[in-house]
Amino acid sequence: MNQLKLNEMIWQVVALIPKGKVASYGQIAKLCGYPNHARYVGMTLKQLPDDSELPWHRVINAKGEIAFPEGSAAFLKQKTLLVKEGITFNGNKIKLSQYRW
DNA sequence: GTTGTGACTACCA
DNA sequence: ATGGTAGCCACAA
Repeated sequence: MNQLKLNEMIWQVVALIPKGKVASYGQIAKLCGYPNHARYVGMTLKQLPDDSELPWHRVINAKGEIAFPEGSAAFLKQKTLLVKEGITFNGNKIKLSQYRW
């Protein structure tokens, strides 16, 4: 199962996130079998093309916030996508009830 | 082989 | 409660 490279596993795990839910980087890294690789998850997602089908917007940090600085284009894009998916925001933070899946 | 980097997390003051 | 600092480890050059 772990023959794949981390980025491929990350793609798989992120793709499994149900609509209307979000997961933290650490959570994803853990599911991949690498509890301490939260950072690498971000690196991998960053390398994804913008037209990827991967729901990278459902991936947030452990605080329940989007990892980008507020006002950033990617931030706004992600937030918009999440809202469309039914995620509710409390300012820049996502409601914790939707944090896990 | 070493060095630098990072869309993070946990801990401590 | 908040803010800052250190640690983590895979990948690219």
